[in-house]
Amino acid sequence: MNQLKVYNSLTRQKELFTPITPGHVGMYVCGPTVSGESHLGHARPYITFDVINRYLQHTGYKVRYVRNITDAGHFEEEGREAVDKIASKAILEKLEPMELVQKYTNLFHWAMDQFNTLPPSIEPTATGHIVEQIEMIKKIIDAGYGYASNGSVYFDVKKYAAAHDYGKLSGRVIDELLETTRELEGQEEKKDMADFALWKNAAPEHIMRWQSPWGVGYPGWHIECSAMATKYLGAQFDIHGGGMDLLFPHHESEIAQSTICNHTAPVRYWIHNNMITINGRKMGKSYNNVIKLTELFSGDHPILEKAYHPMTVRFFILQTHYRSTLDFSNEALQASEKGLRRLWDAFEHLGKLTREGGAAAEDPELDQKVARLLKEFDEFMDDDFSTAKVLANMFEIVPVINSIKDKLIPVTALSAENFLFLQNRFQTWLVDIFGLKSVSEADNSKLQGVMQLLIAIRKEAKSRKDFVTSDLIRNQLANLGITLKDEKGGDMSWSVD
RNA sequence: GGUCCUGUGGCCGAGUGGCUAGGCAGAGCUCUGCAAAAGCUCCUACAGCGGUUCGAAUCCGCUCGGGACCUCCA
Repeated sequence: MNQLKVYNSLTRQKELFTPITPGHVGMYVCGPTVSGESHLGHARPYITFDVINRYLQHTGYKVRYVRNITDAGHFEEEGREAVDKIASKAILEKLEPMELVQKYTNLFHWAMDQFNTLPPSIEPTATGHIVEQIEMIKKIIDAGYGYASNGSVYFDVKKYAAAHDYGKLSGRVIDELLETTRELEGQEEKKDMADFALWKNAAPEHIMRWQSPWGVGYPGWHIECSAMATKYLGAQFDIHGGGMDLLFPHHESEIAQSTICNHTAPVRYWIHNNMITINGRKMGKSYNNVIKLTELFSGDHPILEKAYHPMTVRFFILQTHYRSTLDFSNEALQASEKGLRRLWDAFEHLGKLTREGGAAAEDPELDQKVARLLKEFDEFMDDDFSTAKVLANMFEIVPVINSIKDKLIPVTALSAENFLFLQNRFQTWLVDIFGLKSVSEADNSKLQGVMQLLIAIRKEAKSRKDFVTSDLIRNQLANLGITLKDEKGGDMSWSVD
């Protein structure tokens, strides 16, 4: 049946996707750290994997989609001291750590809703799985790959690398890793520079803290994903996703931990999305070039020329392959905005069209072309999720739809079967798979009633060639941000800007 | 410094060795009371230099430019 091929970061090539359990897919995606607001860069993985999730479901898989919330503090170097990201922010904002985490979790969920992403099947939190993480660390110690040191626990990378391929995923060379010199807090506790923390001893002022066999502390930053993925998806599961910047050390470490614990490589297919850049540079806190999602939607940011609708952003992301970098600019976003509008208008017109007459295609050549363009959707998507190519095909069909609408070509140019296929495909792909929705706020029933009334008055005025009145209505509406368009054949359509 | 990725027309971006996506912007025309849409047409690019090949944007090498990771990071 389907021949889905995905690019596997682990093997660096496209592979035929075959799930462990036929008909079912287990997918884990690294979720947000809720110590602050999400920015445009964060939107990419969640939209990318939302479409992957939707497509897998569309092709008949039952998907268990797990996306975590990282709400336990990890390390961040701020100034000289290594401080807990969440704890320090909490002091600044005078909020309880969990209050802060709740606030940003809510904000994240709000943004995901704006983007029309489907919620994951399970959204586990790190703080809710401290016990599982401790158990996993114990297992790693028992297996001889973890050691306690001064209340912290580290993973013995050198020992692991002796018998396993540490660095396979990220292309890292272990010997080079071992000689990396870096002045990081806690480094003297490690046997080796390359070792990473499984558990960290908490200083007295550290607010987020839990009791453990090694003293009071908090989990290291790779263990949560290993623990939660194992718990909800099993020792080995199908897909693990996330940003390319997580390849090393996060995902590499995840593999090491899980492999020791579960005696198997945890993931069959590693899928990584590329970064969103701004002026050619990755958007990230350390580069000081982030545009928060709230700013993006409101336009309230110095480099934004205007506000951008969440659907514009979603469409912008889908117009590029997920493994390519995507450069942000006002020009690019505005191009997407206009493109989406044109595509969506055509889609809405298409939904209102009906086909009568003989079932055969009166323009076989066009009919075949459209059929071909439509059939290619699956082909493109099965080729490592080429959403951009599907959209390109849709745009090739747009003039056909508009021409039918404007009666430049008869609806019977296409066969009855193909016309129905066209309608179904656009609905399924645009709405169900790409998760796009109308950007119009015109779904207020009272407004619709008022508009029907104004349109009736304007039609009447036009029929009397009373252009003063008809122009008045249209111009005043334009001032209010409502565009009224005269369609061919005397009808009028309207949209809210 | 190490590992890896990348360089496409005014801008954004697809591109599996041959048949040269798509969007946005721009130009012209058509439709139209006007406007806006829409339709048609035009603008044919692959950083540079070599090489492989009947044929390269696509493969190889070198040069130059950009980026990611090596540290928290989507």
